[in-house]
Amino acid sequence: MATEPILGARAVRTRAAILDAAEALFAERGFDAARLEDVAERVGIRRASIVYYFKDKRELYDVVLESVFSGLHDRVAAALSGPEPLMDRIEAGVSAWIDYVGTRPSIARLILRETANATPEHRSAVLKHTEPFFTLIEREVFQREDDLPTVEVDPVHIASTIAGATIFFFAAMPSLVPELEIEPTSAAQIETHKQQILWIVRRLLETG
Amino acid sequence: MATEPILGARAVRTRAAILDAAEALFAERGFDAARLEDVAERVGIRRASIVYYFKDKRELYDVVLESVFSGLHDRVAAALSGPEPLMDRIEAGVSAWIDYVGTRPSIARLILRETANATPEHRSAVLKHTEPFFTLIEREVFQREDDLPTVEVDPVHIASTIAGATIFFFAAMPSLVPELEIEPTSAAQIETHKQQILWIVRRLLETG
DNA sequence: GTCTATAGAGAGATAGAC
DNA sequence: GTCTATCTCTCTATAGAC
Repeated sequence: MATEPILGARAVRTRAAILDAAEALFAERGFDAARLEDVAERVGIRRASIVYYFKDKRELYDVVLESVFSGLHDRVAAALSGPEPLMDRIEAGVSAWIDYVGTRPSIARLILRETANATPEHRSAVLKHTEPFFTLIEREVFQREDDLPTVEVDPVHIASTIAGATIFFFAAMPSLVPELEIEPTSAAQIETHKQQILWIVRRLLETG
Repeated sequence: MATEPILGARAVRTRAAILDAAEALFAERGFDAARLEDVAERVGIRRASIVYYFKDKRELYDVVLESVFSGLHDRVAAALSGPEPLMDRIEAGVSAWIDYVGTRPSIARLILRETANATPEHRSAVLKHTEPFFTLIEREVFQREDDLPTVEVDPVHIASTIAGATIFFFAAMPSLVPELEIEPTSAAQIETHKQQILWIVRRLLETG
């Protein structure tokens, strides 16, 4: 941070283009299989030029993750932090989650890959980005006890189910069932998925 | 197949050990990051010896996938094919699915990685293993119309939700929420997950 | 069957010109 | 800022001894 170069208008655009291309390629192929050669090609520059902006491949990847997860966190946080009753805020949070994943196709895959890589040993990489969500939920859901419903089901299980179902639907189903022509970015399909998940959420959190 | 060597008892054991080690390593690190060096080390042989059993890395990987998916398919098929009423068979199928994924930790990760890799272009790798499931469901659920309930929700969505939630719970949650000490192979936790998912399935398929 | 030794390809990192 | 050229490392694949 301290010694980063000040970038001109063109450089800012190049940097953004590199991040876009890298996000797409890391999502499509994973960290190892994605080649900097291909990132450069999509941007229209040479591989060596990437290092002017990012020290190495790993740093590029980390910045991609950073941008993906921070955009997500901000939206979910906004939805959960309002003054509304708990159930409304939860539904808004789930909606925000689904909208975000549905609109930005690479995210689902990146998360899929990141979670597949997470191990008890190298926990740092993913946890850095997922922990803020648990902090957020802890603060906005469990700490604001005033309207907390007495739910019997395990909240972690609920979160896991919602997260898993959404990611899987957008990342895996399109290629797993090509004949259904699932188009993750289609507004109609995002809406359908959202309604189904929200329905499940209501059922799961229903008291009595 | 035609020119495969006849293996002695020791060789059969070595081959099985290679497959086990490879399954674990491919699951933990993915195809590219998993090194044959490490596979060999776990087995207690040298890297070059692996080629006596498997032509190259890719073939080894394919055989691993083969064994993982075929074991799964057989169990789900057995559960779905009985003479019982549809809902019972569906519940049995879901149970079989969860038991299988819960008992064999590498599977969830392998599926996670495979689905992340699936693209409309290179569809072959995964579809080869997932298509039999759709055929199976088509035959055992939709073709046996006699007791088919009039469900309003999209069956693909249901399948996606169940699959995604299960895989995510077993593959991702343990490392994402280490403080919860989720132990995928714990019989009690498998059972808990199963009950939650079955509950969701019943709700989703409830008529009226 | 399993080994040692080596070849060969791929891809990231680095130096320095422009 | 972006390029060309090169270095180096890693890991797979192959050849052939035992």
